[in-house]
Amino acid sequence: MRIGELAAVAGVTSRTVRHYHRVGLLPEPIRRSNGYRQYDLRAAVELVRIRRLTELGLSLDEVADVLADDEGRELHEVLAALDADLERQQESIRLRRERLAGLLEQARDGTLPAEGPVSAELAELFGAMARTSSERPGPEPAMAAKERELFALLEGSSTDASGGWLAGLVGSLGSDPEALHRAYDLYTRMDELAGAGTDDPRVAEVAGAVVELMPQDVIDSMAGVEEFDVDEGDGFVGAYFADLAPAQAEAVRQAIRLVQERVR
Amino acid sequence: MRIGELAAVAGVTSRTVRHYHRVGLLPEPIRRSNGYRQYDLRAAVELVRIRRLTELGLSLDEVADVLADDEGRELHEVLAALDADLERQQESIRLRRERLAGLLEQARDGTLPAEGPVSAELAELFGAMARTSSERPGPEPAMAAKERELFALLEGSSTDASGGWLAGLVGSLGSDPEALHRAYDLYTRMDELAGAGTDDPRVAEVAGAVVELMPQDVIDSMAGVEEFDVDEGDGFVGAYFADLAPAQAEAVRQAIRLVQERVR
DNA sequence: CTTGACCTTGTCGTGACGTCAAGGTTTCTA
DNA sequence: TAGAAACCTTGACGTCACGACAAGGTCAAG
Repeated sequence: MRIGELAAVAGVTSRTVRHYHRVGLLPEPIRRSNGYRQYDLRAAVELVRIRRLTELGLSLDEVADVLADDEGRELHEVLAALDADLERQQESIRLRRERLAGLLEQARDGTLPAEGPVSAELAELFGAMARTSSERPGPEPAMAAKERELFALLEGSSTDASGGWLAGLVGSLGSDPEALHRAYDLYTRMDELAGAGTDDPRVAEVAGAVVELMPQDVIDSMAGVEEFDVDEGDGFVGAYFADLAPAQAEAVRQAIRLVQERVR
Repeated sequence: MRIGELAAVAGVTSRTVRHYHRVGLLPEPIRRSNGYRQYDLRAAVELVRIRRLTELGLSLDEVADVLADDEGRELHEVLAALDADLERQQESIRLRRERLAGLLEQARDGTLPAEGPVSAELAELFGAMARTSSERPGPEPAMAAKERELFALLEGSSTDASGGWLAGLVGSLGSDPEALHRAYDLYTRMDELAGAGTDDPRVAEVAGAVVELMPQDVIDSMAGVEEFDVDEGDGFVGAYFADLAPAQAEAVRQAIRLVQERVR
């Protein structure tokens, strides 16, 4: 047999057979005078055996191990390990499809937020925010959009923030239309701080109102907030404040300090 | 933020962020005077968005498409396509695990043949052959082992042989201990032909006995065997005959010719 | 004599990064 | 104040199982 026929018998390509030669999985056969490889039946038997193992999902290295060893025990172990691995893959795919199903449903409802695929709870809140905004006159405050981005970011990030209080805040805002209206009032007042100085009297007013809006249980769940350094200049926190106008940043800083005092 | 902190926020490595820069998925940020990349909040938002999509299983190209397009429809399509793909993967893994379960059971029974993982039917036949061999005096005929290799090869190959008659032959031999004993008589007689000439009178005798052993329905299922050229020198068939002693090959050739006449 | 179907070796590409290497910078600690 | 630890930079190679291509040589049929 020449390489093409051998490959056809085993249901692979010639390239695959040559690859097996290079990695030492299949021995190079003798050559005819013209340089063509000349295979015997033994080669076909070996190749089919290799193919059956790879079709199960074994890597070429694993196949080499199985074929090298005095088979009987090694094969069983490898198969068991492979099965365990496939089980993990199944589970991982199942979870992803579960998430996907939720997102696809949101897409059908038209409630899939532009911020990207987020959790169902966050999508619920974003939907409520869209409804709230449409019930109020004028365009949506820019601060509301920023808040959505921040929430989406925190939820997908591995900071401790996502631990507990974020979920609580999202839940209470998402389920309480009146609270959302009050939040939108605050977003509007925040927007108005855009051009103000950090010593503007409205800064402290807004900071106080923000804390007033937070339910007690959310504040309780923020234990550990005391270690939060609002004056950190360089890192993630600094980048967050740099994203705001000076007076807005100052208002947020003051609000956080108020929460820190409350928790203490 | 520097790259390490950005990466930590999103739960990826710095290398991943740099990779996204190179493929254009995330824009290169400004540099500090020392050459370090300096990220703002916007970058974190984008990176987390990218990560959420990749975690669902989208490729970086698909993520780029989703982020580039005026999102809302594209995303839905990509997610639906992804879900369909995951479903296919699930099915494929399910099938492989099903095969694996059979093999693992064989391994527990100790009936996993050394020829490698084969179908349950073939494993059954090989087990029956092992039992038959142990019931008879002397070592197993070499021809029996060759036949096993050939069956394993044909079953895993994409030749038309595996179409119908092989399964019939395997089934009838595997379920009929007496037939297997007759087959072992023939294997022994085949072995005895190893050093004989092609004109030995035993050649024709064995060929006739082989055909006698084949059930009529198996012969019936071999329609098309007429086109089989037993004198083909070079290909798979030639390699098969080359694997046998001359008189053995001649006996097989004559047996095939007898079947061809029967079918006609 | 050409056409087409084979064969040869060698090299690059795939996807999403991991892992050095060989340096420069910043920050913490003794 | 020195040095170590922990950052950062670019660049290049490795992963895995081949597919695709290049640039040829070989062989049988029309």
